[in-house]
Order: sequence, then C-alpha cells, then structure tokens
Amino acid sequence: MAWEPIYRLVKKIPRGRVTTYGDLARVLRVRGGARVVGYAMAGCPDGQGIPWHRVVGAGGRLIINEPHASKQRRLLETEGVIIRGNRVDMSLYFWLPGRKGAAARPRNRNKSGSRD
DNA sequence: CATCTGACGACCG
DNA sequence: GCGGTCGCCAGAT
Repeated sequence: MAWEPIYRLVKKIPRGRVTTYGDLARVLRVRGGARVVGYAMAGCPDGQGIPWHRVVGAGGRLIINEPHASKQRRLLETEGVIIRGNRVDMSLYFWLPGRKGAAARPRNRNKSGSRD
C-alpha cells in the first residue's frame, strides 16, 4: 500500500503536538478511515524518523496496547506533553495537519499566557 | 473463498 | 465516564 502520504504527514507533526488517526484519515481521504490509518501506523517502518507516538485516538486518548503504549507515553512526556490518565489535553496539543504547516489549535480557548 | 484480528470511531445504556 | 456493539477496511490464515 501507499502509506507514504500518511508517513510524510506524520513526520510533519510538530514536536510536542499530537493529532488523531481519524483526522489523518480525513485529511488524506483514506478509504478505510481511521482504522486503516491505524493499520498503516502499526506497520510504519522503524528508523525513518516517523513520530508515530504523536498520533493518538479520538479525543486525545491513548488507545494503543502494550508494549507500545508505555513507549508512546514516555516519548510524548519527553516532548513536554502532559498525559493525564490515558489521554492528553487536545485543547493544548491537538495539531491539524495539512495547510502549509499553518493551522494548529482549533479549540485553544485559553486567555491566559499560553506557552507555544 | 470464509473468518478473524487490529495502534479506530461513533453510539448507546 | 466506562464498557459493549457495530461499521469500517486491509492483511493473515
């Protein structure tokens, strides 16, 4: 399969940010939707700088099973992403792919100083 | 060709 | 908020 577009987009996810399988599927118009994107990520080649850990489930939930779950969690925390329970705060870290690298926190509603 | 499984997501109780 | 069901599609057996 040609998952290249998916991998390429995942590589564009900024450090300390996350996106979801569903959004990737929608932006890339993947036939099978989120499910297939997940399948693609599961088989993503290693050692190619693909930040697969920045891809989470809908709502910022970490749905991956062990042993990758721990790894993803550790990697995200390393990038400064606060993980609470089994999910991350989408209002702070969600990143929408595509569009010239612009676009970012569509739901960021904080009025205090945000750290970008 | 029939089934099962999986790094998903929306719904429902 | 949690757990179960169903729909989705691509491999594996």
